[in-house]
This record gives sequence, structure tokens and C-alpha cells, in this order.
Amino acid sequence: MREVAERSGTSLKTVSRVVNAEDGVSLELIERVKEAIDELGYRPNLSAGALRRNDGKTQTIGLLVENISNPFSSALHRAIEEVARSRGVVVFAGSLDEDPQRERELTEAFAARRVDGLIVVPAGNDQSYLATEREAGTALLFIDRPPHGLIGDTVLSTNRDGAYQATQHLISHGHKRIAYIGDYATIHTGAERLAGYKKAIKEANIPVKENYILQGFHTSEEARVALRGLLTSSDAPTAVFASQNLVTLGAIRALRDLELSHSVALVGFDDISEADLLDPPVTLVTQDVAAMGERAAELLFARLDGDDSDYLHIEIETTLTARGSGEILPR
Amino acid sequence: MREVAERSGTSLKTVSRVVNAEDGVSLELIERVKEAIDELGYRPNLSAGALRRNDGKTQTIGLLVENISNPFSSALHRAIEEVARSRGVVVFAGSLDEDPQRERELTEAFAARRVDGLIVVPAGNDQSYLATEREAGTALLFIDRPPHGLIGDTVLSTNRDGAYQATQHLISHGHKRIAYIGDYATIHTGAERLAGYKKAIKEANIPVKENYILQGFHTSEEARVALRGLLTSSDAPTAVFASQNLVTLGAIRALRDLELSHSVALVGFDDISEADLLDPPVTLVTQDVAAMGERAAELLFARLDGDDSDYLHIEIETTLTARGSGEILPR
DNA sequence: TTGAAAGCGCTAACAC
DNA sequence: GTGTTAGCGCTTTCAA
Repeated sequence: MREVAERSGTSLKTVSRVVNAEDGVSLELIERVKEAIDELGYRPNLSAGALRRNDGKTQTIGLLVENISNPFSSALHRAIEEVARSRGVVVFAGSLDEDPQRERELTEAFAARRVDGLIVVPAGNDQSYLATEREAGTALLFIDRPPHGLIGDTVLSTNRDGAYQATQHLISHGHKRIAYIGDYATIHTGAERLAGYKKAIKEANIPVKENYILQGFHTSEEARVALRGLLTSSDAPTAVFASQNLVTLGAIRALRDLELSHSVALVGFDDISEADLLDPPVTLVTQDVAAMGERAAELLFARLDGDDSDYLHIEIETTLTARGSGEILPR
Repeated sequence: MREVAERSGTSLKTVSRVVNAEDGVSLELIERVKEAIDELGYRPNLSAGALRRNDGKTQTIGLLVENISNPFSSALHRAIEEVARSRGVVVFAGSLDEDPQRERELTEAFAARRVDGLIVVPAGNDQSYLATEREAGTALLFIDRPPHGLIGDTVLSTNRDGAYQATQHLISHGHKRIAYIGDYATIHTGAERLAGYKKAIKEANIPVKENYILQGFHTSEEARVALRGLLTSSDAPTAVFASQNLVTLGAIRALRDLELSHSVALVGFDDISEADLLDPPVTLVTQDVAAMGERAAELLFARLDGDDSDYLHIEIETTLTARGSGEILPR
């Protein structure tokens, strides 16, 4: 910057004004400064500026998701990026892999780089440590799961309701023996979806059978093996509600293994790509991931703009799309 | 930091030593400083440090991909993140949407935040502007597509060879009327894959028919419509090579529309999820995306560590997996 | 083993 | 309109 000032025969402050498009600089000087910038290949250092600037903003946010490569996380990322881009903000992203320690490490790494805000899918069951970041002025937003040990803005799907609808859908097609198969029971979304399942079952005066509730699977293969076991037992269900995308894929494979794809009904939660191309096409309850990301980013930026109203808890509606697998009738 | 120094009754430099785990500080002082850090909720400011540090490194890299939410990009991102994490480096990521202007904007945005390196899937056909960043000490690595107007380390798939193998696979099953359907012809990977297709066709002494070459589709739907047109023409092919994942999905849908899934052979390039669950299962040539990302990140970090040997051009092998759709014989 | 002073690149505050 | 000076949070250099 000093070199640019020298070359254009002016001062640091004038260069700063030109770089930041402040007015009060003559057209001629602007021209000279811009020339010098091009000739020298000067790139402003935003971090250095943030150090001195009054608001201290780095125009940077951090995103902590389960796994940046899974479709849910990356769709979220993309939606957030879109809003951030419109404000000249760039996005750090990292995967937590359900590891609370990793959550803290990444938070620290982002904090050390002075992100203005953090959008977090909590992995651990204690986010109280984030109070320190909040005090330092970092805006916080929780998405997909609520935080523990701290309150803050939260954007969730209507998990319980979506699962309730899915289960009701199966009940309305005459099923009474409906299995639930899900992810780790400790994950908020899993617990909510199980609650929705139970609510629908109870409302239909069907007894909740514990052997119909399979939980703790984080890979498609685990779910496949477990469901195959239940389907070959003497007390096999006539319908299955799979509460997460990997689990749904496992369920589809289990039904194929046993040639039950067309005789046992299946409704899944979460999107799976090409659900319409499978045989039978898969009936799914899907989250509006783009809307979640967009609302989350907008709310975060509103906070950064000074909105200090009460914390908001936003719920984004899920949608059931009937495609075939969920409309199979009990034998 | 000043507050920490005051509270622990020592100086800035000692706090700096403790924060950076430098030795030459008495155990007792380390203890006192750490206590003060916890009590005050102090977070070191890495950017401020980078400003003064000799190497100027921010422990940050930038990733520019086509679309952060597509499976190829996000798998790349994840593989890079993994390597970065092991070095305490965090990753900025952004989508270019095939927009050269966006490429320049994001590059500038990352440069303004002083990333140590940039991993780029070039969108435009001129990367010469990156010479400025390189001069400023930013390491550059190109992935998936080579740069133009500048040379540098590059990690690519064996696109031409993979397409050659895919086409040969169809030829070896007796096909002579093989259509090619692909993405924008201007994208490097598309051009390479078309070249591989043509090479295999020519080697088999089959004339290359221009009406069998469909290009310029960037969505599944566009590809579907175009292929449906060709398949219903009087000169319909008996096999199709789809050179990209979205295009492959469009091709699958076109074949379904016409009930040709089991009579026209199909080999796709790129992974599509659940290829094994479709009917027929889809024969695909897949890229080793994880290996691409890993090699790319490792090479970038080697450069940051001072490796100044000649630029490397790495090719990662593709793999053909026969699953059914590619083994259908011509009628 | 510890600390004082200078300065990284930039903007704020204020003077001219 | 334009420039000067101080200082953001940190590391370097060098002295004690």
C-alpha cells in the first residue's frame, strides 16, 4: 500500500480511500492510484484492515457440519454460500464427523481467524463453550439440531411432524405392523423422528413394540443387516419407516435382498438422489435444505447487522412425496 | 493479549511464547499465563500474527470448484479438508458455476484474506491473471481441468482413457452404433472424453457419425430430451456413452421413457449414487475423487513447504465397473 | 529465562 | 480534497 502511495505520488490514506471506494477523492487521483495498483499487482489485505476497522468485521463466516461431502451438508453449504456471496462474505467449512472434540477444535480454528459468525450443526451435547465466542462478538446460529447448554438462534426441520406424517401415511394404507429404523438415538433429529413415529402409532391405538424400533445405525450396511434380521423374524413388519437417508438406502437393500421390495411398504426421511428411478420409486419425507440454509444465513447476517431481538427458533416444513414404495398395502 | 500479560504479571512476549508453545518459559509462568487465558476467554488472533510473522502464513487455503453441492466437488472438498486438517489448515470453499467472472471475484476475495494456497477447478479459459497471486507467494494447484495462459501443478483424471475404455467396452459387446452424449463441449473434461470416444470408434473402423454426437447439456433434463430425440429417429443407436453424471441420469430417464432400458446399452462417466440399485444397474467409469483431492492437497502443501521442483502433472486412473447396463447386446 | 521496542498492513481520528 | 499520526494484535529483534 505504501508502494502504491509512492508510485501514485499520494498518501496511504488516499490509497485506502480509493481501495474502499470512499468518496472525497478527485477523479484524477483515483485514476493514478488505480494505475499504480494494477502495475504493482497490489492486493488489499482485508485481515489487516479488520484489525483496525471499527467494526472489526472480516467478512468471513464459518460453517460446521457433520460431513461436508454428504448431500445434506453440501446443499446447506451451497444455500449459505449464496446469501454470503451477495454480501461479499466468504465461507469456511469443516466436517465434524459427530466428534465433539473436532467441534471445539474447528470452532477455535475459525475463531482464531476471526470469523464474524458461526453456523453450526452441533455434534456434541454441550455447546456452552461457545459463550466465550459469543462474548467476543461472534454471531452464532444453530442449524438442523438445537444447541445444549446455551441458547441461540436455531433453524430446524419439522422432524417430529415429518415422521408423524410418514407413519400416518403408512397407517392410512392399512398398516399396523410398522417398524422404525434410525440413526444414533442420541442425535436430536433421530430422537424427534422416533417421537413422531411413536405419536402416530399411539394415536392409531397400535401398541408400540420395542422390537420394531431399530436404532444406532450410521451406515447403510449396518441398517441393511439389522432390518434383514427383523424382516426374517417370525414377527416381521408389513411396513418400514426409515428415519434418515443412509438408513433408507440400507432398508431398500434389505428389502431387495429378501425380494420384499414390492410387498413391504417403505417411507424414508431425508432426500436420496434418484428416488424416482428406483423400483419401486421411493416415498420420502424431505427437508427443504435450501430454505434452511437461506433462512439461517439471513438470520445470522441480520444479527451481524445489529438485530438484537429475542433468539428465534425457526422450523422449516418437511414434505411427503408419495412415489410408490409407501403406498404398498399390507398382505 | 495485553490483558493476559497484565493479569499474569508478565509481558506480551511471554504470553506469545506460551500461546505458540515455544520453549524457554518457566513452568510456573506457563501455568499463570494459561490461567489468565482461560479466565479472560482469550483467543489468539492468527491473522494479526500472520501480519508480522516471517513466513506470513495464515494456515488457510481456498478451494474454487464448480458447485460446492455437487457430489464431485464436495468429495474433492472433503478429501482436501482431511489433508488440511492434519496440518492445522482450514479451507475456504466457493462455487464458480462455470462463470469466469465469479472465478476472478472469488480468487480476489480469498487473496484479500491472504490464503496460503489456492486449489482451482478453472471455470474460464484464461487463468493468466493468477500470475499476480503466484508472485505474491500464493501456491496454485489446478484440479480436474488444466489452466490456460499459465502453467502450474495439475491433478487430472485420465478422462480420455476412461472414455476410450467405456466406448471399447460397448464395442466389445458387439455395438457399432454408439452415441456420445455430453456436457458443454468447451469444458476440458468433455473435450477429452469425446476424444477418447472417437479414438475407440475409429480404432474399431466404425465411422464417426456427427449425428451420434450430442453435446452442450448441463442439466439432466436437457440431456434426456436430446437423447430421446435421437433414440426415436430412424437412425437410432444401440448403445450410448454418457460422458458426465447429470447427462447419465438424463440418459437413464430417456431410456425409461421409451422402455429401452433393457435393450439399449449404456455406460456413464462419473459416479452416480445408488448405481447398483437401478434397473438395470448402471455400468460406470468412475474417477477416484478422494485420490485426486488427496494428491492435490499434498502437492500444494509440499509447495508451501518449499518444494520448488518442476511443475507436476498428475493423472489419476479411472475405473470401469460393469453392472449390467453396459453389457446389453445389440439387437 | 524474560522483556522492551519496532513494525507487519491497514483504518480512525483529526488536522490542514 | 488530502495527509499525518496513532494503534489494531501480534511476532521479530535484540537487549538484559
